[in-house]
Amino acid sequence: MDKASGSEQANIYDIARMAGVSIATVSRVLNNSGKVSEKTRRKVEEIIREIDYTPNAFAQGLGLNTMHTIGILVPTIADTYMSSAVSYVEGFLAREGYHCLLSCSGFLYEEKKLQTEMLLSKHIDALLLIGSTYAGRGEGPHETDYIREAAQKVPVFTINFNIEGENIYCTVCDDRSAVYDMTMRMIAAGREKILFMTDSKSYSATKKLQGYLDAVKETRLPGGEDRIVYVKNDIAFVRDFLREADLPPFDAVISTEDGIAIGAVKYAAAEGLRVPEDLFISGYNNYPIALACEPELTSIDNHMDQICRHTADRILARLKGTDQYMPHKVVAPYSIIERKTTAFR
Amino acid sequence: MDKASGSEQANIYDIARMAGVSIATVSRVLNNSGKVSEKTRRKVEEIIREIDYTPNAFAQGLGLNTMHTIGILVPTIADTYMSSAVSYVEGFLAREGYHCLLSCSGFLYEEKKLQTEMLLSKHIDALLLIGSTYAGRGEGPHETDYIREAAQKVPVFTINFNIEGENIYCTVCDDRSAVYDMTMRMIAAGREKILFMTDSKSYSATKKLQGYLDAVKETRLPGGEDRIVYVKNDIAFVRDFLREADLPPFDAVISTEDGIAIGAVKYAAAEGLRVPEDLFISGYNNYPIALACEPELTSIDNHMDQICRHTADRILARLKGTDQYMPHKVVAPYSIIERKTTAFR
DNA sequence: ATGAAAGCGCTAACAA
DNA sequence: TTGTTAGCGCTTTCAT
Repeated sequence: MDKASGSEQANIYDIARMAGVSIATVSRVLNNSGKVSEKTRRKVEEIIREIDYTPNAFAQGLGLNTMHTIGILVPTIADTYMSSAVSYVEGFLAREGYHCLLSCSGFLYEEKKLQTEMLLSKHIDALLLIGSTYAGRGEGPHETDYIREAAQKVPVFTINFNIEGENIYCTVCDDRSAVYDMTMRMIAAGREKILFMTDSKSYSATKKLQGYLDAVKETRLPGGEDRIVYVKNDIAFVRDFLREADLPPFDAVISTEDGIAIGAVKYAAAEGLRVPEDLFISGYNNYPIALACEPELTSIDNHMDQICRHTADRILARLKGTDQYMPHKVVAPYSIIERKTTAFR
Repeated sequence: MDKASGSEQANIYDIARMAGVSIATVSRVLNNSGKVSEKTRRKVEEIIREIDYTPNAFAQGLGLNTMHTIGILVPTIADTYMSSAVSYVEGFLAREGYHCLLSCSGFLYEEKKLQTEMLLSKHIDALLLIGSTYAGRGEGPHETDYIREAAQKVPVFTINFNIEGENIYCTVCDDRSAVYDMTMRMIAAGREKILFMTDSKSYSATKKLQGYLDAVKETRLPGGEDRIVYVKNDIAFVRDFLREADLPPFDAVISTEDGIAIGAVKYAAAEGLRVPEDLFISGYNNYPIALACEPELTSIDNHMDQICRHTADRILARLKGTDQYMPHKVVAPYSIIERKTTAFR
């Protein structure tokens, strides 16, 4: 029985033998490299098709020193933000022949570091980190040293946070300005007691808080410690929290997550408050749940498609060496999507 | 300058030389295989740590014929169902040292087939297909032949659909029974004019429809053609559709997606109908939006965690050869989660 | 245009 | 316990 039709996967030697040429020639037609006569090429291609030959990816990888894979690390993919980002990036990269090795690290330092190393050990061409959790807690550079170490082996790209380092390229959102704008619009619409709700002290959440603080300070409105509240990003939790917690009076809620904002909407419904008449509410990220909410939720859209298209372009440019100068950090635009939970002027 | 500290990645020969042993010994301590004296092992491990050596994954793959990667194909990861499934599966597999190569195919036949082949060409250890879109449209086996072909190279696993074939292992949900039960509960609660809404004719949607049909037929209730409606899975679309379409009167809506159900909730709000008094509504999948909805949505939960845990176990058993007998098809349990959009007895 | 042969970095069978 | 060596399947340089 011919090897080609046996259970073993055929290799380049089989093809060469069957076509009556050398493996070098087969390799040439496989990769469209070097000169091959039309006749020989056809002959080889026919055999390849006939026995449905596929080159061994590992051997190819060994020889070329790449398997055209990008490692993507997210805290969890079961989150609209991450899954939407991965969806876009994967699409753009696949189009150019790059595949994605996906890993979920959770939010713990040890695991983030470990998964980064696991990804690296698979000999990826580049590493993409999505989510500001990877920026650490602001306790110092040691928190992110493992990322800089990774950058010594492959180019590292980030979405939604910035970290300094050679061979690291970041795309961040202007979270501060987004929340600043949102706060200012609420103030312009007459709100004076604005609550800021968040579930995190991440790089991103910190910038959002800053936007809020800048706005209230600038307008000399109350917005101190007691109007900044930390909660779980859970609708029912937030609803109950707002009913039970001992908070100063408020006529607006700005939150760093749509889920938190919806909790506020539920709270309003439970308390018989009218939205937006009695209470303005805004979310962040403009997830599908913003539309499921009743009334529909005002939110901030970070244009994930653009961020990802841009990040993918940078990855590809870097890998193909077509990049001239690549800025370390790029800031993406945002939009405030006003719906029914606010009434701006 | 020593190669180990140069820019080139060190290899096993460098380690061997520096430790004064042979590459075989280094390989042994790397893989914990064969006998190595404690002293030698320590020496080698020290060098490895010192120069931060990582074995070349491609070479390792070539030798072992595996890189411990599982290919996962989904129509899109920007969908709660898929991202939640991938999240669970990835977690279970990573724990056992397997990584995930993720690909998004969309819903078109050509692309599904192409992406399957791309994944295969990366020499994955197993292929996992998630989503009943891969079951085809029931137009014949040719629609899924590419899956059976894939199964000739690697074991294929599926979630949420069944297809016959050697080396294919499926985990399906009992969608028919779930919808049958839901329908029966509505009927038991006095509803007699039930609308069935779906956005698909997939394997899964077809089974759901069957559950509805079985229930209305059994109870001799109206449930013919004119009460089966196809819509887009889009909240606003469904809301408007229900307001404008020429439908027979209905006092309940059963839908195959939470998004559709929420559209019905929005419709009720727009028409001034009380839910559940005037209209029962049920969704499917129990996504987070079911809780964002007002009133909170009754839905069917397919226990994705269990499905994925089980699928991951089967994949691992198959790859490690620890499987005795592996059933081709397994049916997963479901639960009806009653919330505020229905009032069962 | 084609072929011979030397890697790529690792595993594992076989010797010692 | 350790070392030698032959693959694994491909790419690519250098002859021809």
